[in-house]
Amino acid sequence: MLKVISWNVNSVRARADSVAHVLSTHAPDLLGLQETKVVDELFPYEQFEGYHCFISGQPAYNGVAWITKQPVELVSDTLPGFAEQKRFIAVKMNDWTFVNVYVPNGGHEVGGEKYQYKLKWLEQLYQTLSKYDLSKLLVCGDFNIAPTDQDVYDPEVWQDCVLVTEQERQAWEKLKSLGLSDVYRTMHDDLPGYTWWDYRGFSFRRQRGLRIDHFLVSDSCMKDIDQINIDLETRSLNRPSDHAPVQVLIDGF
Amino acid sequence: MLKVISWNVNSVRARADSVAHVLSTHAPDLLGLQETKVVDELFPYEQFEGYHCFISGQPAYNGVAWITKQPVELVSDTLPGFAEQKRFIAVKMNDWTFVNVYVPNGGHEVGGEKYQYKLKWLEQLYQTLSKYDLSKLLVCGDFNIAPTDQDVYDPEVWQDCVLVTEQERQAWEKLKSLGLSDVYRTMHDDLPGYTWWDYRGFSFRRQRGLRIDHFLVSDSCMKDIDQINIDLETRSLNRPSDHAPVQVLIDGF
DNA sequence: GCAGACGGTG
DNA sequence: CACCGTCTGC
Repeated sequence: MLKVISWNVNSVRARADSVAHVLSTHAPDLLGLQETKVVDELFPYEQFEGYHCFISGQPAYNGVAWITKQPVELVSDTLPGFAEQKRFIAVKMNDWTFVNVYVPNGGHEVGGEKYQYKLKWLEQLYQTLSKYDLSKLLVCGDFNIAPTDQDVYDPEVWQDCVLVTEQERQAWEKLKSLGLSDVYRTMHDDLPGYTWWDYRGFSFRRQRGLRIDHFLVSDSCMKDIDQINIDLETRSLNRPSDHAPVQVLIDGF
Repeated sequence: MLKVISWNVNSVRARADSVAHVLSTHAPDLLGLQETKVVDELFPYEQFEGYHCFISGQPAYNGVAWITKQPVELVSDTLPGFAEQKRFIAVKMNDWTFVNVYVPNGGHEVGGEKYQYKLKWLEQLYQTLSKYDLSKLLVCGDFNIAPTDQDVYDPEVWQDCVLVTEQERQAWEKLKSLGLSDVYRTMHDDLPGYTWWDYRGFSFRRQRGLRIDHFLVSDSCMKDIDQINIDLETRSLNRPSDHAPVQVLIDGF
């Protein structure tokens, strides 16, 4: 049994208590972090004693990391052609490839510069993943895409906004067309599964969220997924990240 | 028995945990705060439930407050002629006047503009106190003056620096000449009694401090002072103020 | 609403 | 070293 967690931590340094809580309550085999918001020289290794840290950081923004119980092999710490923003890290373990992504948010205006960057980034992600061994692949992270209106607390409010547009959803579907399954939606066709709640306006308390943090796994491996859980407790702690950790349990490791 | 604490809190909002610790361990009758660093509209009253708050704040810098168990009468929330910087608040209770001051730091250059402002401010403090009932007067706060070399961890390093110059020490002596006693030095002629340690260079751990936070009381009331303590524990907490609280116990209230 | 960066103060 | 306000990003 393998336990993998994906979590947009929104600053790994500002989240020391939450990190300790996640490690002590879940003790994951792999922990994929997004938005670490720290340069590599200042990465807080002391928060991850007993774990191996594979990091890809930059000043102030973005930054991803794989925290692992076992040593793993680093495959790549950047997305080819997009090295200036640290949003991608891939490692290998037991013939599996574990990819952790922080997809660009896309800015505010649909069609704007940041929106275009996001779409190009997703296209490059598709190209890059297509060259991996697609039979034993796990891709997790903050995709900044709510795949359908079921993943949005109020689709009318979000109509035509970045995170839910048709072009972003098509990019998501294109990733799945590589032979990857949306783990949460495959296992729960009846639940919203929100993973992110805006800090403003008591969004968490009111459960006004979006499902934008995802696990994709090779279609043929879906049968090995034991469960997927959204850790609402960590989102409810003091000074939380705006995202909840998402956890999958995989049989046969 | 009356318990009075004086504490340069170095931002009352950033010190919520320390404030809670001080209130729960000491439960003072009066708590004089300096460097609250908050405008009155944003004062965190919720940190002082069950207490009365008399505040005199401004944006970003300075700011003083009296936190009291019993309701008291506000005498003045500014030093006459120096209202632009909130460094003075005086209240009355049972015929006693309780004055809480945050004396200007004085800048870096002896003789500079900020140094002159400090000396003028101290002269105005002398004039103002001289009009109060000097027979039942307590003045506490951050005076930013180390009265003698006994109050300095390394007098040679501090030679001719702001906080220890002859002019500042004369201003201190002039205040005492109103008929006020330096409570700590009167009760402890054998201890340094440091109350402030620079954040830099592990000054607290190495006990490289200065005694600049003081209690002055009417000479005739010194006999009623039961004890004076410097709360080193609060200075040793996480994310502390650079000053320790100083506490006096007064008989006969 | 909460992050980090920056420039100013002590 | 650790506050503040201001700015920017999500």
